[in-house]
Amino acid sequence: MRRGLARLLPGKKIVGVWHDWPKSFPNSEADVKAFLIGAQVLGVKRRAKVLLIELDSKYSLVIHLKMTGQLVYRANDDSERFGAGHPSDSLVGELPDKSTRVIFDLADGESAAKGGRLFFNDQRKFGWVRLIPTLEVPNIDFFQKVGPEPLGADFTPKDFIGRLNKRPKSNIKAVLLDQTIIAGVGNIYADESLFAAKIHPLTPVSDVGDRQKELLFHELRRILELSIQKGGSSDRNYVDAEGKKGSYLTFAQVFRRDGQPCPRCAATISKTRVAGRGTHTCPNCQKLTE
DNA sequence: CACTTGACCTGTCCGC
DNA sequence: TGCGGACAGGTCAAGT
Repeated sequence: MRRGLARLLPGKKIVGVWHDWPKSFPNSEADVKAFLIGAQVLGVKRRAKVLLIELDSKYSLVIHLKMTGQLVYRANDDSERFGAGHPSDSLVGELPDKSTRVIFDLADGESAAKGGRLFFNDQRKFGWVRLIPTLEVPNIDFFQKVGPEPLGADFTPKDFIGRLNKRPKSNIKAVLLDQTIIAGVGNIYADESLFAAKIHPLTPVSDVGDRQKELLFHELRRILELSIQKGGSSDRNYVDAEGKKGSYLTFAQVFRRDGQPCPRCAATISKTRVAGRGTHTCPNCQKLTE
């Protein structure tokens, strides 16, 4: 998502905004007028699952898509539309639709006619867009507590093991999902990485050996890299900035494959509930008692 | 404290 | 076909 937006947005100027649901965009109209309208996009960053669109007004648009959020750009001139609208790779048709919560009107820095609109769609209304002074972004509660980036160049197996070990009695899946331990791992990548490392999701962290934790570190990073390469995981709602689905789930080994044979041993993949989340495992490859 | 559950929302699917 | 309930990629607050 960040990469797509980073190709489309820098240099564009925000000339208007529409929003209906207050929780989707809680800022006041005064802030919008002072720090959003007329501002130009400098760049698009990401930390954990949060997107940051940096503006030249010293403010940033801070965005969390949660479960069903989408951020889709549509150029006013159809020639800039990159194939959005193809039924095979697009989940979104005409916009706005009934899930649209916020619309940003954008003008191109060079020629105003070449602008477009950025749609924030969110069926379940859990996600949000907030306008925050760029210098204060690192101080918001979430960023104060969130753990390191699993793909960070300076993130080592030793760091990973040390952070997991802060919750020795919890089950390993709950700890992987805890954003204060490691940033950015959600339900899909937790299940996939535990399967790859042959660890049962209910295993207490203290019962997982260091060798297995190190294997989990490498498998998690491999899976995240693969998913980025495949454009992410479109289970139901996720699309990229051009409205296209990601294809990672066609490579997933266990997620949403309950009832199907395990690709490693052909045992039937099962689905249970761990840490309050649907959890997919191979009962043969992932044994609880080591 | 650490850990679990409920809440936030809408839409879809499944069983009766 | 209608209806109730469970469930869905995430995070917080409130409960135990």
